Amino acid sequence: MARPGSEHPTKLELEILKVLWDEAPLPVRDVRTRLDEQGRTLSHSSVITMLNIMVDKGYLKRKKQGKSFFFTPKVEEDNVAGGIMEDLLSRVFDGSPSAMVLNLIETADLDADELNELRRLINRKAKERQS
Amino acid sequence: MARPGSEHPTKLELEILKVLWDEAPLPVRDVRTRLDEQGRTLSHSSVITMLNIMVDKGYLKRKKQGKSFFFTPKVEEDNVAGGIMEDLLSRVFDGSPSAMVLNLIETADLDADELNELRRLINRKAKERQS
DNA sequence: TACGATCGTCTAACGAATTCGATAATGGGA
DNA sequence: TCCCATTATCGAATTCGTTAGACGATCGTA
Repeated sequence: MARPGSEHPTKLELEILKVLWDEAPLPVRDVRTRLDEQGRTLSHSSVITMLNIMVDKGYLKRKKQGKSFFFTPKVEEDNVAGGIMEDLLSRVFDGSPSAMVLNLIETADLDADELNELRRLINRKAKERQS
Repeated sequence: MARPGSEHPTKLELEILKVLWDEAPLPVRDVRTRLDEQGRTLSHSSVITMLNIMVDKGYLKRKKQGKSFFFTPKVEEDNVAGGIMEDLLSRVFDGSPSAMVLNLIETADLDADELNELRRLINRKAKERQS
């Protein structure tokens, strides 16, 4: 009778994943420092708790290295982002990619350079599809 | 010491908003039926609870009509979707729209038609930008 | 070896999200 | 008018996400 757990990393989990995608393996202390630098100040034990939860969920693996544990991502950035995008695509835009992109274009008010960049991406993909 | 409330509609709230964006105003009973039809079976009181929460949050307004309340969205679909997209853009893709679109293209494995559709959107926007 | 610094486990706590039953109000028909 | 069906209110239960304190283990060093 309650809320089912999210199938994607939560907000905080994602912040931690980003730290570790950028550099891993890292010990708790370093993860904490990174989070702190980007404005996410947590107690040491909070960071450990989160990291252990994330190991349980399969997002990270940890290995004893000397005195302490070092954490490394077990999931890839593109896959995680893709999962979130897929979810949004279906839940918010009823599975219509163009509705999603249109919304992005309007919402983020892309400039000419960014539009060109998008065009390039699409052309590249289109060419790739033919092969 | 707890999780801050989401600034966007939650999963269930979004499902309800979609029902009402499609047709409004609707009484509780009808909202419930719609949800049921799309596989979201809830008790009558659960639906009322959610609707009232959403009124509190400012997502909906309600008006007495005869015997019962009728609910209508107070927020627009594009705005809500845009807010979610903005949030994702910054949190997942570090503010890079092309990274987001690239991920979408790869994840959803768009076909030629869909790619053309995207191209058209982009061209339209590019032209619009010049004026 | 005893102490302090470092690191980890366990557990508690709280708000948010979700779900619904018990209960009350209300309006229409027999 | 009185009862029933419909509707709304209230409060409680449960899980998730997040935060962190108390306490224990460990290791190097004075």
